[in-house]
Amino acid sequence: MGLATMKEIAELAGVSVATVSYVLSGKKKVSPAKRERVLNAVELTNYKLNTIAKSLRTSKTEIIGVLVEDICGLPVPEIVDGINQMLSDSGYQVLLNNLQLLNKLYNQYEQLSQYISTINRGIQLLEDARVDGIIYIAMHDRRIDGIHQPVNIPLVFAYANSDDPASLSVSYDNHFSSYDITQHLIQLNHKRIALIAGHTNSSATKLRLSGFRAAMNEAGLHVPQEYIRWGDWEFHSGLEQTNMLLSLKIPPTAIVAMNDVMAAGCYAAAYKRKLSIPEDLSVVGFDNQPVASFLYPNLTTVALPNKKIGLTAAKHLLWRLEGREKIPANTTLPCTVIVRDSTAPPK
Amino acid sequence: MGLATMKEIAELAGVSVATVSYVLSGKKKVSPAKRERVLNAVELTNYKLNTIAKSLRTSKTEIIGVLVEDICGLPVPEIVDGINQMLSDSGYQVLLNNLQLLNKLYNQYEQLSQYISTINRGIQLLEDARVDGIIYIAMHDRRIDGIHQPVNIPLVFAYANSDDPASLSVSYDNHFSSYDITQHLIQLNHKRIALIAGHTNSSATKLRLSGFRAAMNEAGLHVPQEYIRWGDWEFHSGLEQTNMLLSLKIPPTAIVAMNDVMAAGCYAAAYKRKLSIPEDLSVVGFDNQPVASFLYPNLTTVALPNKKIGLTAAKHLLWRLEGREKIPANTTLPCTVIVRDSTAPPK
DNA sequence: TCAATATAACTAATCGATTCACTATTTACA
DNA sequence: TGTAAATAGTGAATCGATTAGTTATATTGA
Repeated sequence: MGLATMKEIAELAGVSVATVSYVLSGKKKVSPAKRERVLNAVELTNYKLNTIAKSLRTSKTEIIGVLVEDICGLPVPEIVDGINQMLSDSGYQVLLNNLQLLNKLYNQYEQLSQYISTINRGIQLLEDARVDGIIYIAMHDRRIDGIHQPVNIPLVFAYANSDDPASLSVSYDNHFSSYDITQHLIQLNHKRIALIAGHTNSSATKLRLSGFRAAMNEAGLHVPQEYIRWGDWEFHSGLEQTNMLLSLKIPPTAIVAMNDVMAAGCYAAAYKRKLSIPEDLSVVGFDNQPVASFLYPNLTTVALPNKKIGLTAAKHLLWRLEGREKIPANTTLPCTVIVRDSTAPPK
Repeated sequence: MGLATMKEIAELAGVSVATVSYVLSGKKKVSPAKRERVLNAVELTNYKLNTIAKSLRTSKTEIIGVLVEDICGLPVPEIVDGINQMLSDSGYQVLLNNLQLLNKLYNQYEQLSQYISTINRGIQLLEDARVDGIIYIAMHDRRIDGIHQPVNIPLVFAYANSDDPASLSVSYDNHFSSYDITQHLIQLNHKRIALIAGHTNSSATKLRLSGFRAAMNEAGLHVPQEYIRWGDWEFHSGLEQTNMLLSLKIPPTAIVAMNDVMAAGCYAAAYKRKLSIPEDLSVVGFDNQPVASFLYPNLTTVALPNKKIGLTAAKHLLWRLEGREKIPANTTLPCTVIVRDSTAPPK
């Protein structure tokens, strides 16, 4: 024996099902007397609206599908948090689909077609569940061409780059955050600033590189070719490339690492050579991962607006569902430089 | 104009809706001829079963609600990952509800009733969505008495302690993992081993303390009272308590920190005093957070079976849904000691 | 060959809401 | 006071599947 139904409430209150529905939805005026009786019956039986039946009738589920490349990717939980907050405030729920791509297709651009079809399968699954809208969270800002646009279900991309003006995407500003943190070092009077980059073909790498170059150019500072080192986002590349830099005839006085993990590698290299941070070497990172505040001295870095990306993506999706016309197609949110203890003027 | 319906497929294939349903579900035998015609029609119209209508009829949604205290809590994404993997393999989807408790009720045991009612609201929301089952993920192993058991919807607890034999819970073994990592130090021939504990009233703290004591007792090693330091799980308490320990007349040669973050604090304190890890001081942590492999030298720690907790919780829930009788009520999974470079024999 | 049985397919009730079209009642106004 | 307009309430169709109960057809064995 299941829960009470609207029919039972109607009988108990001595009204029609229609009236019960109108009381509960508030879509039509009902006299105070009958309204009272209905609400009493609801109270008495602990009645709960059957959302499934409602969905069937209205063909709206009030559920948003969230497709993530990997829930264990670092920025992802915060983005999901933002999405969840915005949506639940509007009465929507989140159906989560995790593709678990972290150890599978990570950075394997050659397997692009396999990657795209995995995503499309995920979208299909959410479509089958009849979600009202979909948010797709990429871990890195990738191209998303070739992704199947579901019919009648709006799709918003978080953390992905799309050139398609018809689709909505929300990301953050790689170029200017890199510009800003480089500026921070320049203002401290550093002249010899080196860079440890991420994967060559990542678009984050390209934009962070251009931001770095822009700041250096603007300050009239030369960047010797050997000051640009190529890493792979991982700890060991940070360590190795810092070793290279510190072995140069004229070593840099500051290093910009393109993420906090490689910056942790810088710390290890400096520690081995008995160099003090920031006295002998200033180091900055990117991403403001937890590790940044557990390194000693605490790492100066760039905080990404992850939660805000989630909030914004959800907001734009809700706007689209409401049929709003003017929605910015490609939103780029600013980042914040977090100054901690790993930077100081050069000796 | 929406998607095709079963009725349309039936007309197109020249059969009844019932036959279409039987072909698609495979619940009754259908002659090859008609089956073929149905499948062709499905192909042609790109028909997709309406799961909402199915749910209304069968009163099963094939959706599991996952209620999390905070998706941004460190072990949470991995647990969700495990749950999602197990469930999607069985054709279930995950409806996520994030309570965002991280900065609200964290460790405020005095606000217990508020905490419980927040959880109950979350459970209510999932009930309203007509989920087939619920998994509740606590961030720390808390008591869960007073949580509303939904009628007819099985509920499994991940990472929580329940004495109620009727409810299922899946957690990990705090006592023995602490015992094991203490043993690791003992085997390296350490005699003077100190402990930096977490919050006094946390049950994780109590169990990890008892495991530590058990190992020390068994080895006949005395633990002076000043070797047991009380922290609060955060970086600074690790730093401060290590300072206390290293200022003692007879300082320890090894420190067990009850989490990796406090262990990072130990590193900072050692670094300040120009002590080398592991030559001058061995340090171990708990939880195997990412920071453990970014500290230099890499931290020896205890890896929690987070993903497995998720997999197991989901498996037990599925068993319950299948009506299986024998399901272990309180499962405690073992942890693994990860030996890295922060431990060595004392000088 | 014919009744008995097995198989294939169909008809229609059902799940629990929403909402259009309609009736009954009240209110407004000339 | 009488008619038009506004308001409150109801009946019943509908959303798109599942499945019990029934009928039509094919198969079997005596």
